[in-house]
Amino acid sequence: MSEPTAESKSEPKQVYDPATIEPKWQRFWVERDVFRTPNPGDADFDAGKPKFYALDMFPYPSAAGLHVGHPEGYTATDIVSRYKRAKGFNVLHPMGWDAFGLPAEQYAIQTNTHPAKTTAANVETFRGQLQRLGFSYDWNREISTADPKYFRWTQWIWKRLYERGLAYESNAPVWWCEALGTVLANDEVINGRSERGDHPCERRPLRQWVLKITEYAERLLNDIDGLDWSESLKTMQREWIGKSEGAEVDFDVIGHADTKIRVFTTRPDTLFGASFMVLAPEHPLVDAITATAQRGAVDGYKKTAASKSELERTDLAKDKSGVWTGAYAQNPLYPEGDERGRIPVWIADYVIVTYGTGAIMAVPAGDERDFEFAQKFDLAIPGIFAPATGDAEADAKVAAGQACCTAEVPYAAHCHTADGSLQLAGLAMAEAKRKTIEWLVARGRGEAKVTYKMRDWLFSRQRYWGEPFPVLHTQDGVELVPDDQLPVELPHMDDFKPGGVPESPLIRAREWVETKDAKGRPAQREINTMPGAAGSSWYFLRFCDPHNEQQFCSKAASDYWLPVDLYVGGTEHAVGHLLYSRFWTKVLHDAGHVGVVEPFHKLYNQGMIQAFAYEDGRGGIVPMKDVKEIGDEAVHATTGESLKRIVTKMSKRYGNVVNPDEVVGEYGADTLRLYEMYMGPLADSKPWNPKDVPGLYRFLQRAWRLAVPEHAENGAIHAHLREDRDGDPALEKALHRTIHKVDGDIGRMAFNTAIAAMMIFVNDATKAIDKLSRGQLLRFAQLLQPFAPHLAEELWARLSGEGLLAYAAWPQVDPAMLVDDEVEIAVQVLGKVRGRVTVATGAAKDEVLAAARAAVAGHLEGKTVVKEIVVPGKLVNFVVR
RNA sequence: GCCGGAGUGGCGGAAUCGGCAGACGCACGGGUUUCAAAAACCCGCGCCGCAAGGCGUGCGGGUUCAAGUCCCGCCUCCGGCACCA
Repeated sequence: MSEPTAESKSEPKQVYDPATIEPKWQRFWVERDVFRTPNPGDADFDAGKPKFYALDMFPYPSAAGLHVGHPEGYTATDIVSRYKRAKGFNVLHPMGWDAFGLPAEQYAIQTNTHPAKTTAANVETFRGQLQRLGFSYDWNREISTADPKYFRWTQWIWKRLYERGLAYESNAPVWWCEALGTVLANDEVINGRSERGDHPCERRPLRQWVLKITEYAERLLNDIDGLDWSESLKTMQREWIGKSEGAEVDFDVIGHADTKIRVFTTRPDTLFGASFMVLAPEHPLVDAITATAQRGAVDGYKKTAASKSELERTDLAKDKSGVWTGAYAQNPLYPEGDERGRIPVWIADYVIVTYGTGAIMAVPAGDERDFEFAQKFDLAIPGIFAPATGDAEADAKVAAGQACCTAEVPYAAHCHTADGSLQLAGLAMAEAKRKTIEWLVARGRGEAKVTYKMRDWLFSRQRYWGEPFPVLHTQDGVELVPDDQLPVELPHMDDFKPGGVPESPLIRAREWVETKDAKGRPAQREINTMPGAAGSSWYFLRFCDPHNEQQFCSKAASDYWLPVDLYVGGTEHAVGHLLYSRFWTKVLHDAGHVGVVEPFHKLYNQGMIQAFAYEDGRGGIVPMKDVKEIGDEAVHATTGESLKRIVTKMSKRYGNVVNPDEVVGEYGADTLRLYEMYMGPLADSKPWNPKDVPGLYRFLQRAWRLAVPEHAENGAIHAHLREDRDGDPALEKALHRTIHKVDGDIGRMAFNTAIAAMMIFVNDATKAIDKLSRGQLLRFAQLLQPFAPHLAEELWARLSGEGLLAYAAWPQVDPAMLVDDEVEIAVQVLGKVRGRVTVATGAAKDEVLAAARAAVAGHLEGKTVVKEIVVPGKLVNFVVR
């Protein structure tokens, strides 16, 4: 680099220079604790203000540092936080670290660096990066889930779950990889092979901790209705919970006295059409009922099913498979000896052992899957419906059992029991279901039943870097570590390598594992650790009272701050994290520790920031280092082949990852914040376009020059801004309009259009710069503050605004300033704009029409006006003949 | 397959309740300034057409004085779920 020239040396101060402004204010905000938020009970707490809790999904502090996706949501909540502060709210806007997790442990295995050490270093990086973006977090409330002062309470909450019967041990299958000698998480296994190294993996049962989230299924489902979340997200949660209402029905197995098979069905009304039964291959009764002649086939099928991964078994368009057990079951609706009631029992892998009772009654006439199965294996398909849709051919097919019908149609006349105690013909579906269940209940053959797809939450991992369970195993069973001995900390270990057994590496920390219980008896510590979602299931509570050493969070603090008023994050947590957090909140509520039953009132999902990539003729993506961009065209740097631009995920492989630090280095944090908000609606996915970034920088420069002339000495502001005087009335109007627009846009999270409105104001003000007053510019700085806080605070200071802009009140809108004296009205003839007229606001209809007629006289000539439509203040439409 | 969401200039997007399609930004073109360049500023910029005018919000229909917006039928893309009885 050459020495700076004399010219560039004397340049500085007067040009907008984020590199000096931004660090200055960042230091100021941190050193003076500008964004510290007092809690109820603190000396400087103002109980007169309403509260607002704006929360980001806290990040996992990865070694890669922040990517441009993080600041998108963070900027949105920061804008709302700064806005709400200016509007007179007590704002809780915290940040912390989801610090337990696999990558740190992997890194530890590779480099022998303790996860605590790498995590601490990554946190430093993340905090620094976030502070360089000017977010108004209250850093006094910073928390880390891996901090013993934090996970002490994660353990404490877990104990409360245990005490309430919501935590239990179970033998659940885990992915075990022989070649790697370790247990893998679900997402590390692809098609039954390890992601790393592509080694075969198998499911092995292992003792695990499980949380009984299913006990809360109904409440988790019902309370979705009151949440201010997107419909699509609510739908995802509802479908995940997957409630089904129906009945369980008992079938006797013919020739096996005392053996009943219980099935679950949502269509008890189709019981007359049950022509076979299917058990999951793993169903416990399979062995007992299998006939000798079928034993070989059944065992073979079971073996094949067991070796298939869940993915293979539930594979899409795959053919149905199954084998007959040789047994028959008795349909309870038909008398013994009636051929229609004697149905074969099959096993097939399309029935899942963990759902319902793991057994179904197959009604091919009313269920597509059963129909397909019946056709493939040539099983009876008795018709049970008598549809009258008007399509005679289709109706006849359904009646004859040649087609499957899942819609609500009339039942066939023969759908009745021999003694007439149950008759379905003429009933609506709901009624038929009810009557059938009644009939079954009266005879002890079944009952109404509600089933959920959601399963209990597998709550342990065979890993080192997670929260230890506060649990001891003694000869008498499980014993909890007393509250006053929490936290149970991790032992120090130097070697995290998997030990070749399907257990956590903690098993090798002998001195830690072998301990004594409260009575001095030998005990072993639990070696499973908690999953990543443990700490994140309650962090929003800890933020309310982060330093409390007596409680996880005082009731007073959570009563004041909860629920979270605005929660912003990605859709990837649509079911996992959000469901777990709702579950823990409800449990803590039931235990009397938290007032609310739902933690997150309004939730907003930001879209993904994508990137451009270039595709060659064969549809392969060419890494950016091999792409040469010439104007609008792009070619392969070596072959010269012309390439097609596409939008895709940012990926290291494609070399199209944008590093926020580089953007900050070149244009400053305010430009980055503005650009990310200006790209498009927050909820949409949209591509990062480096060419667009300077546009936002230019906007900030223009805003800067409203105060500081381009060639000023020592950055002195315009002379006419040094004193107070009345601002230009036209600019005053424009300003009020802008405030009004920004107000509304922040309210609906439409930050892109709010910025557009401010751009319009800056353009207007630039054109009339000599008429701009100090008061007007101060108010504009307030408007800009949530979006570009550094520049706004600097402008405020240079214009000698009172106190700190961060504490200043939001500017007022005078409704009178939003109305004009005159409006321009479009004049249409037959719906096409043919002219325009300017009339006084609120002008009489006749007056408007007269002016409009005159404006389009040429188009009306020789025509008859048959209708006149006047939309006040907007348009006039003449319908002519 | 099922359930969501979306499709608007060369690009990102705007149009909040059925009322002037294309705000704002980028790119591009022209100009001012400059020895020159950058920066900055001004003007232009949906498509066809010299113009008058016509066409235009994925495609095809419909409702309406008026449709990007509402209704019916398709197509494409993105996200989620996926044999859940």
